[in-house]
This record gives sequence, structure tokens and C-alpha cells, in this order.
Amino acid sequence: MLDPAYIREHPDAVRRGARRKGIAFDVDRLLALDEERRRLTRLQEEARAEQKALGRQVATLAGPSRAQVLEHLAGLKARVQAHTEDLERVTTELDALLLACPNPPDEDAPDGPDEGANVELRRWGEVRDLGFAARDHVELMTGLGMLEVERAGRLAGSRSYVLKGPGALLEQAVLRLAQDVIVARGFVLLSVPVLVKEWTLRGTAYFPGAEEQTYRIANPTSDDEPYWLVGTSEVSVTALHGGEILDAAQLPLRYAGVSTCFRREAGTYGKDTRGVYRVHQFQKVEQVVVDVADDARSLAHHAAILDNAEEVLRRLELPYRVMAVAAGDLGRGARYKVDLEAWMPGRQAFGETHSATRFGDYQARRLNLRYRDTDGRVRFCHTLNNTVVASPRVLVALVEAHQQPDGSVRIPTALRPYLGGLEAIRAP
RNA sequence: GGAGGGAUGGCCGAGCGGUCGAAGGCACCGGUCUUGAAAACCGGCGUGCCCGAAAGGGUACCGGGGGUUCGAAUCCCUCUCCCUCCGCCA
Repeated sequence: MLDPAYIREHPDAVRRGARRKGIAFDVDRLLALDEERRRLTRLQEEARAEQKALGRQVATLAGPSRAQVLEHLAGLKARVQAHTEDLERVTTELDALLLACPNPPDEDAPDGPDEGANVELRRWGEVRDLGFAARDHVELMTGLGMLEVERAGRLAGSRSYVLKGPGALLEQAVLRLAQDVIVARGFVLLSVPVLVKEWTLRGTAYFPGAEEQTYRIANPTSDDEPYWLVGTSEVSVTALHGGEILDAAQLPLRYAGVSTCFRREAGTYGKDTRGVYRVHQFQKVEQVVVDVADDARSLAHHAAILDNAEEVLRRLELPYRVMAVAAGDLGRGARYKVDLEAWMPGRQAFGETHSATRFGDYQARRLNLRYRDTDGRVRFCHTLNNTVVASPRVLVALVEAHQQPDGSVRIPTALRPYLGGLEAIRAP
């Protein structure tokens, strides 16, 4: 959400931001409603002030004068009621527009309508020819007894999987490595709820918009308040301090959430259907930073959380490229986003494994997440987040990049301590 | 699953349906006193929105939503959360 006062004062910046993101948005309608809201507020509050003053007199009056005042008050009550109803109607539409209003992208974000316009910033590692026909992760992992896809389908349908034996152990090893990296860098690990209330999803800017991508769980005692399964622990972690006024001295908060993530992947039929690249349920370690509203500090945090993620890929010895995400692919909330894409020989392509996002105060406003600044003023925080590691997608890159001619998979050195020193996974 | 109790400002804790944004205490900030500190004393000390250049004024908020009333922190309904006891269970 943007500051209504900011939209009022910089309507052109908001219009231009929406245009760059390719999101149709009616700024004029929002401004008109904002104007109307203020007009009605004034009328309603004036009537209330009179009502309050007269109401206080009622107690001291008796007889005809009391009856007269009561009669006048009845008229006032009707006026207040009418204004309140008008105000409610206007506020409902205005709030919906405010929630939908896109955060203008940073000037640094490349122009372009979709991911095809993403700009490569740099690369790490060498994408080298394996020297033999690359197998993809399904073939490799199935052959090594790491993965069951067909039986998993009987259990849970499409886009499900069973990690098995060395596959399951490898996943745990990767998750643990990622947690150790992020904790060593000063982040506090949080094991968080995956079943959450709706405000957390609105607050993190997933709703309205991503309802169809999210699993909804009926609440047996209240149909009005369903629960939802998070698609990322970013939701639970960022919303953790929602509604609070933090002390500037305790910022920045550096958190890493660990959780299972759930995504319906509606509308992706036929896309990435093979293997475990795109699935309904996966494990992820996610980093979140909450700090004061200072652009320079946000930029520094963004660089830091990006490096944290790169450190994980480097330790896994996975070549990757760093992509600045185009304005049209940022979504409504992000100001700036950088994706990391690891090389996946089975696809002969880079595949997205991380996504580092800077929101400014867009999420914080929705979450009512604030802090008291050193000057005593209350301000909205800035928030950022990035993946630390997500499995099983990272396993796709891992087994494909480290496959050997005989179908075995070499374990990168950094991962061996988590696997009892295992150097390679070989066919049983 | 059954029975009961509770939710008030950063914390604790009062609050006959009107003069309650809300007593009191703690914490915090400023001042007096002191060589300095402590103690004592004096003062300040919530958030949003509206009007205003500002000073300031208005309005809303006592877990959320709805209702009764001229008027609700106080009465009624409902939801959420917390606690106690019984039952069941990882």
C-alpha cells in the first residue's frame, strides 16, 4: 500500500509506475474517492461534535426543554447515520483501490513487460560441457533410488513427489547447510506457522490477487475467517511484528523462516510438468529483514541477502547467473527484485532458485508494522526478503550439475559433513 | 469433546450507561535539589483520521465485528485469543 498523501501529491509518479509494471490502475478514481472521503469525514465529525455536546446537556435538563433537545438529537442521529453510511461505501471502494495500487518500481529496474526483459547482471561459476549426454534429475534420481514420482502421484496427484533414501537425506543436508549459513550471518531462525489468517497474506501483498494460487482451509467455527496455507514463510515471518511499534534501537530484525510451502500452481497446466521443478509442496528457508525507512540501508540489506543466497549456491558449487527482474515482472508489491538462476543441465537452461525483493514500506503499511524513530516520530518500516534455499528445486540443479558419466552424483565438499562424509551417491 | 474464567494505554491495574482518552502505580523523558549519582519533589508521557502555515481544534479507538440507547470501556449478540478443570491424543 502507498501513502494516500503521497498518491495525492505525486499522481504522475504513481501512474508512471503502474504503466511500467503493465498494471492497469485508475489513479483518478482513487483521487476522487480520497477527496470524497475527506469531505464526508468533515461532515460526519461536525455532526458528531454537535451530537456529543447536546447529549451531555440532556442529563441536566428536564421537562419540555429536555423533550425539545431529544427531538433535535433524533434528527442529528439520522444525519450522522447517513454520513456514516456514505463514508462506509466510499471507504470500502477506496480501500480496495489502495490495496490494488501498485508500488512504483525503482528506476534501476529494467523496463520490459515480462521475464523476457530481465537483465543479466553477472555470473558465477562455469557452465561447462559435461562431455556426455546429460541426464535430467528425474532419470538420475530415480536411477539412484532417490525419488518416486509415479507412486507419489497415486498418493497426492500431479506435481507431487516422494524423496527416498539418499534423496530425502540430501534434502535435509541442503536445508541444514542453508540454515547454518544464514545463522552464521546473524539471522535468527524461526520455525513458523504454515496455516495462517488472511490478514497476513493481505499484509504481505499476496492478497488480493493470489487467492487462486493459495490453498484455503475452512474454519469450522467461522466461515467468515478461513485459514490459508502459506506459499512461503515470508508471510508468517514478515507479519510476525504486524501492528507493533518497534523501537528503532532493536532494528534491523534479521529473521530466517523454515517451513513447508504450499502452492496450487493453478493455471500452470503443462508448464514444467516433469519432475520436481514445479510442485505443490516444498521446503524452504527464507530470509526476511525489517528495518527503518531508509533507502540506503535497504539497498545495503538487499546486497547482503543476495550474497547470503549466493553463498549457498557457491557452497553447493552450482553455477548461476544474477538477473535484474523487469518492471513488468515485479508484481504489485516489489520496488526492485533480483533473481538467482542456477544452471540445470537437464533443461539446458538456467532455472530460478532465489528471488531477492525490496519492498520499501509497501508491506509494512499493510501490516501496520512501524517503529519509533530516534526523533520520536512513528514511521513505517522497510521490509525485504530472499530465499536461502528451496527444495526440491535446488536438488534439480544439484544432481544434474554434479552427475557423473556412470549416472552417479558427486556430493559437493561443503555438503559432506551433513551426509556422514558421503562423497557420491551411487546406484544401489 | 465437556464445564468455567478472562482480554483496558510500554507493563501492572481501577473504572455507578453521560462530565472517561480513561484513576493509581511502574517504566521512560525533562526539570529542581546534589561535587556526581540515588532518593525526594515538579512537569511531561498513546495511535489513526479530518481542519489548520503553525499554535491548536475536532473525531475515532478500552481484543475484532454487530446491536440496544439521545449517549456505551460500562448492557446484549457474535468471533478471535489467553487461562483453569475433566476427557481424548501425538
